[in-house]
Amino acid sequence: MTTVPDPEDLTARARIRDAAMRHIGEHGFERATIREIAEAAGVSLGLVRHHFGSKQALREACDEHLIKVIRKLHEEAARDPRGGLNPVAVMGPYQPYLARALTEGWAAPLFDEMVDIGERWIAEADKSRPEPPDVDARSRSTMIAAMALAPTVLRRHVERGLGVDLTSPEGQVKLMRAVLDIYSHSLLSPEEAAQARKALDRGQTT
Amino acid sequence: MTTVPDPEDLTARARIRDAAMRHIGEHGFERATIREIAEAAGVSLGLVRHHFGSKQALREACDEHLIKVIRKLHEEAARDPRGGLNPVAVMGPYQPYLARALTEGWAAPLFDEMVDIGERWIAEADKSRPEPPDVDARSRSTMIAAMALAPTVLRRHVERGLGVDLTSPEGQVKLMRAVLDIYSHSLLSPEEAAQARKALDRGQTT
DNA sequence: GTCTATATAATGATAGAC
DNA sequence: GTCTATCATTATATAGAC
Repeated sequence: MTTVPDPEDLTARARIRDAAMRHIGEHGFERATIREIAEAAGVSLGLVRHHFGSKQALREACDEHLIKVIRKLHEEAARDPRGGLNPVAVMGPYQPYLARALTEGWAAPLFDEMVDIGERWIAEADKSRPEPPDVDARSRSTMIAAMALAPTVLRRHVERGLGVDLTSPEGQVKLMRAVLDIYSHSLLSPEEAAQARKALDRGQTT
Repeated sequence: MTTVPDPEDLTARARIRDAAMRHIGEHGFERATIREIAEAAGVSLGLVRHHFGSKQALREACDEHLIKVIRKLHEEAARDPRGGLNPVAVMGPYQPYLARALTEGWAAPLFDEMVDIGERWIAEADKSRPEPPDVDARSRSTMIAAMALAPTVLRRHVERGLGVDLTSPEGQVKLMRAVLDIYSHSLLSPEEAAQARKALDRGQTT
């Protein structure tokens, strides 16, 4: 489990960065102020500037740290790819920041890395697939990555729908149960899918 | 198809509202300024205030309009539920605003309405399902709604992964093909799902 | 490394004329 | 209904002392 070190143990620089990730995760980059971040970290406004220079640079430092955390999680998950189906469970306190990074548009390398990993997994699975896939592995990996990240970026809505707190163990269990049920039951039969494909071929995009 | 009326034909109030939806969709609520919105609509800052009173109220007017548009689309899609699998194709120019509304946290009723609609559809499908579902229909509907909205809220990333513009007809076809393939092929076998469920029962949340 | 104080720019809100 | 001009606030960036 990803445990967060005691704030007292961290350098001021690390405390500021963690406070920034929390505040940006909660309020978004625009609404998060370096004043409040400084206060939450227990330092002055001037010290934030001393360490990071600007609000932009502070955000980039947060991004670098997020990537470092995710790389480590990816390596841990490499042995058990099913863990990757549930980024919510595994991202811990960095999950809100990840959601902001994805939706506010500065996390492209992160998303692409998830697609890379999934693509290899899918290419492997394709070898034992009876009929040839209709679309390339990268496109499917992209869609699966997007679907897997949906609970992260739409967390508030998913929590309301499931009636649980997704940061709680019970919430994560309920989420996983729902995901398992959906992933193990096709939403469309092969016949329905074939019919829909035909409609696409005829040029009906709706 | 949802065609946008010629801007010249609209009242100033409607032009301002449409410009606001475009700007908020593109930059987010915080970064969108009423000055730029006014300029895009071809009116003065004062007129925006005259019609809407405040930036908040302008956003609420945009929300109301979005709901109206979506209600209409829902009614059209009621006869063909498969269309609902692809909100990107159908939302047209309002899609970026919808994404902001969902991720910046003020579109709860909209999401819940999607869940409602899906829930009825799932409850119907459950009647002809061999084994009993592991989780309630609402939870599954919530997850499916979130997954269906993933291309909308993660549009930029999905476009990069698919290598297409999702607002283009070709982009929508490619998206639909990928979705159809995934929805008609279980990502997990019943055995894998059962195994994962057992792990959850044993208390392993990762 | 850490702080306080100040400068500057942007933006939402307001007032009032036409 | 529509405009221009102005106010007040807020937040980032900067300077400089300890």
